[in-house]
Amino acid sequence: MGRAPCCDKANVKKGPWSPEEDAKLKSYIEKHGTGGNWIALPQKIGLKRCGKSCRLRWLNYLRPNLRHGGFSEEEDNIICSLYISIGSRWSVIAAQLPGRTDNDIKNYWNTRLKKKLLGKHRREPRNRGSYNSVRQEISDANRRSSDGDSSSLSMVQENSSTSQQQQQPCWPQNINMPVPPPPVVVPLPYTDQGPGFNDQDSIKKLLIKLGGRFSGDYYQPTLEGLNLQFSSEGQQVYQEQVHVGSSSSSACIANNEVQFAQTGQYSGVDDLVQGQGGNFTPSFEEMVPSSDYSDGLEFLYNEGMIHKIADSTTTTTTCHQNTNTTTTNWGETTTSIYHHHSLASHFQGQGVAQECALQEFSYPGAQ
DNA sequence: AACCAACGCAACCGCAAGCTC
DNA sequence: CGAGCTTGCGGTTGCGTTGGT
Repeated sequence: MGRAPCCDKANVKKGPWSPEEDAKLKSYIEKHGTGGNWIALPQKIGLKRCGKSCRLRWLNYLRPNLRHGGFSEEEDNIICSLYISIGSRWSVIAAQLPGRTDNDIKNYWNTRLKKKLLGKHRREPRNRGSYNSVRQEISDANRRSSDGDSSSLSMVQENSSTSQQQQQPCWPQNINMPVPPPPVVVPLPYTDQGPGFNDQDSIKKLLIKLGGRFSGDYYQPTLEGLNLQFSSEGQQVYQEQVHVGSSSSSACIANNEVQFAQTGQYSGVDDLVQGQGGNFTPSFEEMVPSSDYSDGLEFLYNEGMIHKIADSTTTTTTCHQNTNTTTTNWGETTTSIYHHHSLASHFQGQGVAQECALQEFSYPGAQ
């Protein structure tokens, strides 16, 4: 017995939206809101569209204050950093980038950032994209500047002149790795706008949203605690369990009090360690073949950020000041990125072989 | 000029969680 | 408490555009 379809597909138009449809939808929502029911909305307006389609169109295109294209270097960094830490949770990532939609970010990641990471550029960036992006940016920037955001235009100018940077087969340059960082609390970007990590409630909500178990009694997350705080060499170094680049949403952070689980399938550390029977889809290793470490990812490779064992079947992950030093045999080469992270990630299980994909990264301006 | 492959983006699809009755 | 419905999300697809040959 299947589910009832959300709409009568026979009477529903698909494909690109016409300006008239856009106008109808936009004006209705601006006047009346969504009414809390997307399914009923198209009938009210007289649109032959699926409610889901209306919602998507509104969220991804018609919603005010949206920005399209023209991702800045800083945004690149944020996306990459968050992707490393939480995986393909585009909605969460989008929440950190005001004006960006999860779809946009997802597309941007899939079409550009991932390739940037892979160091694979089969073709020069095309003019169309650059032109449109710049044009869009200028348009947006003009709008923003009229709202008093004077930084926007300069950002556009920077972007329009950074097409060469986009050709660089490397991770965004501002992700600075190693070189023992000072114990500095990294300011989160955009924390002054939109949903962010800058308050306890938001953090709690995020943790809960991420599927975690949150024990507010013991864990008092702070901005520094949740996200990026560098630790100096002498400080305790914690771990964050992250499956980098997993499209199966397997990025997880385990903690005594906090567990992030990206999917409901996660039932414990063991599952993670066992990889759900090797159920991990594109591992970081797959995304970044060994030969590519020298192709823009050296910064991950240096300083033990990535341990790559000559024996391709075994990766030894040394955990700083942790009770467990683990040897993990996944049957394939894996990577580990050390993470100096004050979000304590002690693993719950005793003697659990830890799959420590630990990470360390910084945002620009972290100095 | 024609063809083709790559690219980028909008939109669709299916699943899972949350909500309501 | 369970069934049905809605929403939100992530993955995937379709298609127009562009650049290379």
